Amino acid sequence: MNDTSFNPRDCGTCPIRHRAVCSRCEPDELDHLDDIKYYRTYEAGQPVIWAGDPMEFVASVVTGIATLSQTMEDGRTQMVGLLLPSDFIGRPGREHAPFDVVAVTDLTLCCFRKKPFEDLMGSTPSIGGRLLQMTLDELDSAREWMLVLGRKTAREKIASLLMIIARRDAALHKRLPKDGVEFDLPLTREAMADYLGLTLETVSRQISALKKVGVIQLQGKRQVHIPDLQRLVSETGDDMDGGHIF
Amino acid sequence: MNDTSFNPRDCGTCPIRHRAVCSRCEPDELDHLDDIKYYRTYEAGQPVIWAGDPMEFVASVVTGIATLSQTMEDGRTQMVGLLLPSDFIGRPGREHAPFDVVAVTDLTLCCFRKKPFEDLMGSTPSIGGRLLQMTLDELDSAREWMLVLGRKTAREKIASLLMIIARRDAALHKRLPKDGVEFDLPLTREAMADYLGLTLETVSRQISALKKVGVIQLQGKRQVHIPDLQRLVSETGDDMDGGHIF
DNA sequence: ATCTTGCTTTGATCCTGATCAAAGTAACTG
DNA sequence: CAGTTACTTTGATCAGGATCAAAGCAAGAT
Repeated sequence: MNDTSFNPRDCGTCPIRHRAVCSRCEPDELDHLDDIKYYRTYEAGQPVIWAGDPMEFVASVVTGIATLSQTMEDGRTQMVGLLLPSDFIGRPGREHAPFDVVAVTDLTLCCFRKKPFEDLMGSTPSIGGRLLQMTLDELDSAREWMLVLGRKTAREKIASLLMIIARRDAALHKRLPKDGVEFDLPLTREAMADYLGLTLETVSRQISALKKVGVIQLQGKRQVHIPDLQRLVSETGDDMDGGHIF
Repeated sequence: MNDTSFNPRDCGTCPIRHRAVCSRCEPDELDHLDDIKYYRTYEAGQPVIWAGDPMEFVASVVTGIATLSQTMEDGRTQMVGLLLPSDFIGRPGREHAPFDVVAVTDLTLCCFRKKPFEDLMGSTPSIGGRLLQMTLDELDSAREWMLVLGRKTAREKIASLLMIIARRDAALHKRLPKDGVEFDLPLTREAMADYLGLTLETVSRQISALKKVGVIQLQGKRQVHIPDLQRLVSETGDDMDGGHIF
């Protein structure tokens, strides 16, 4: 991962754009907040929290990637969300974590102790408004993913996942995709399978198939190059005229 | 459907528990709101709104059932939500509907014109807070459903859907399930298939199979009787000790 | 009463993706 | 360097659910 180092006084990715919470906005006034705001780091593979555990903080992702997932008793696992920088973790007003959160890469979280954060929400309505908008976005994303899980073929699922990562990666680096996109695949084949409701073997086979027909190119296992985004889009099964591809 | 008639001055199901919005709380003060609050009815099968259409209201379901769904160009359809009485429809701050909304049964909505509703949210923070909690609940439900779509077998999917309907039905009628539950199945086999990411034939076969082993009993096609809820739970694949079954 | 129409059930067959198994690859370790 | 570990690829086979097809059923229309 391209972990650019960060200064805890100015993480720059906090989604709650309010001076009392995001130190980027008013870095000088924040000393008194140190007892409610702090940073945590996790190594790749470490759990952040398990479903059902009491959760005494909310947080936003500063660097790295985490997954949100659910596991059945017999071991079947379904990932229900991918947390990238600027994504928010936590349920104001809820006691327990609803899902497992695991660091996929090295991870830095900007955490807020829950009680003071909720007090702040009470006294600062704009934070709640911002959080509502973010939650509505997440809900739309989750529902879009339901179409992928319920109705798409393995091939279309892989293409859809690659599009999502390519899109978010391009947005993060503010790079417009002209004649090709290149990015680092942050997930193992197994993690992709858990996201897509497939087995890791099927993921591997479909990636090989996409490589064989030239839709994607791989250097090593993880570096992906997409020469022509339209060809990848046409593999997703999505409406090509959708407009909001990038 | 058991449509109990309702009085437009006191719908009793509005999820926004605030006197300025929900006439149940302070019915006498509400005359001035008639220009922002109104009721709409739809017949079974009628569309409420299509994905992408401009949406000039938000609403809550008073009676009946609606579905939220997505369709691909080739006709594959995935239902992404089931809207039952007291559920909320709409995106404050968004211009266009993200998904198709269709009335499954006869439907009554309690609508608020969007602009005035947003103004009211601005001046009344508790509405935003309530909406945030509801949206977080919906997000959790959507994510739980992702496990169903991605990892469960056809049999488990059917059992999971029956459990959801039984649970919501019991909650609505405030009836505790002692030695059995009985309810009306509001969806066609095809609608169930669209919800579960299956074909209607598979839905029919699995329902027949559950009937044959005695987990469910049918009178006609739609009236379902479940003699022993634990047996149905054990078909869902879910953790039996979960505690929050009912 | 007969004919529609819409929904459901059941049967036969096929195919996508799961499962089981083994070999390949790359990064680390001692 | 060989050996270990973690991940990935590829192969062979299987099975769950999709697809194609036809018949059953109930309510309403003529």
